[in-house]
Amino acid sequence: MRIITQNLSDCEKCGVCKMTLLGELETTVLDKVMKLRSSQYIYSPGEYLYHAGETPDRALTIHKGWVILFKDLDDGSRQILRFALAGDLLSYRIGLKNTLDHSAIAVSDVTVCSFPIESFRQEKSILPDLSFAISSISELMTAQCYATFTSIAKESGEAKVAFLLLSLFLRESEHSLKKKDINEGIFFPITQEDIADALGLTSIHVNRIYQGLRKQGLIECKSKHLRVIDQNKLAKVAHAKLPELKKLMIVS
Amino acid sequence: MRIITQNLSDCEKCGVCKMTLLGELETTVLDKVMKLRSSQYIYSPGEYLYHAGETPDRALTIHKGWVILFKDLDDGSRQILRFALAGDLLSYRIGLKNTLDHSAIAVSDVTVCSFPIESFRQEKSILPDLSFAISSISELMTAQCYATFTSIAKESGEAKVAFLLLSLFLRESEHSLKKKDINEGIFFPITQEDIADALGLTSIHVNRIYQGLRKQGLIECKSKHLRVIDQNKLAKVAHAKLPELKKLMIVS
DNA sequence: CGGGGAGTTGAATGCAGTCAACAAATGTGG
DNA sequence: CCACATTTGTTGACTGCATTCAACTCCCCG
Repeated sequence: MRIITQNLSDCEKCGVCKMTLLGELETTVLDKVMKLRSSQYIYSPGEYLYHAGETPDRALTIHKGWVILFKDLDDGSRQILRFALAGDLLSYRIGLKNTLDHSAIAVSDVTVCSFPIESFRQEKSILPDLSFAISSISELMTAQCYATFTSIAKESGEAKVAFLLLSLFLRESEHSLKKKDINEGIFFPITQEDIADALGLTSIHVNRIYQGLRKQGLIECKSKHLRVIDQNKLAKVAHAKLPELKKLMIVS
Repeated sequence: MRIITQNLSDCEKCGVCKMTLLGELETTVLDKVMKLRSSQYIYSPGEYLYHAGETPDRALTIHKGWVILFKDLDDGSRQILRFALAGDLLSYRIGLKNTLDHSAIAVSDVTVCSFPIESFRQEKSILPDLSFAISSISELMTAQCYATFTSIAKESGEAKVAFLLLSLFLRESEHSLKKKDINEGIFFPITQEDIADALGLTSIHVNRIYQGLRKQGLIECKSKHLRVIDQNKLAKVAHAKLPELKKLMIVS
């Protein structure tokens, strides 16, 4: 892990935050929030951003890369709660229970922006707007969480995998500015075992489902690379409606 | 459905809100919030509190009774997202997407307190505190949601059912003031099919799991009544730790 | 007393897990 | 730059949990 406190990449030009989580803040408020950023951190694959049980004193937004949020279970396995992508907000913990109940690990090279939580509370002028924004982010997280668990509870393995792959594809491709690039596929540093740990399947079964999806001509996947050939067909396999899924997964 | 706008039950004496969701607000703020309550609604079993697609203009807190939040799925079945009990906050929707993505139906006689959302925004003096409180409620909801879907994803049918029954038992028994009453069991207006719809099982299989739990001497259930005979043993079957589960399910 | 929802039982089917072995890809140190 | 170790992906055979379908009972409520 490497910390950068000087020559931070320029918030105005970055646009990652604007495109995603804090997008609904007014520009004036957003500027003030951005000025609260204290530093950036850089992580390599396998490094932890934080561990379960810690008390966070800073909020993190992902500038670049993929992060897995997960819980270790008693039987030695892990449950993946969420794949966090560029723009996502992590470890903010406003409420009572200010110890984290899960851990976060980088699965690619990751850069995050750090904001001291205390500065949020002190900067009174932005507090109402910011807390509203965070409320609505929390709402979106809850809605995504319910959608995920509906898929996990009710669907077949194939539908679950299709749902997750399509969700990740839509979220990641939002950051590819050129539309034609999306047809070439996205950066996808997630193993079949990660997918299994997220959906409660075995990696062996995920593998067989991947093969099925490939044979149907729905996806292509080389190493750390995913291409969705037909979004609509994949949505059908996932028993989801593409427009609704986009609305849920993409903030803009 | 019946609306009451006069002679509302006394907030000061009620304590339901204090025990649960809005408990962390300072007393002065809580008083102001309570004064914003415009009316109470009374529902009978089977009546809808709201339908998916509606745009809510009021937040609801449950004063008494059980409510099921669910989504209708394309295949005609439904996914239950949450069982809402006394003290829970419903349909608040602060953020962008102000149409509701799920429906709510009463499964017992239900009384709810209604707060015009607009009044939350106008009452500037309480706004930051309130939206922070709502954020932390959302955080708790998300944490509960993750715990639920971990159970659904990773556990056997028996563990899932045990986890859900114990969670509901803990939450409901929080409102029974006398401890000895809890040993007699709780009011439990939930059918086996409801449990099945919440966990993604068939009601037939839930029935067989119930029988197993009864034979092990863990639970007793007559009509609309549930008694948990040994919380610790049931927690073990659920692969959960009782203290942690209590922390997650009970705010106080 | 009769109807309908909720709960119960049995038998047959099938999806996903388990175990074991192997192949391919990736990364590391000499 | 090659050799080796480790991780990731792939295949096959067997097992078992949960579903499906159908019939039936019980209980509550009007």
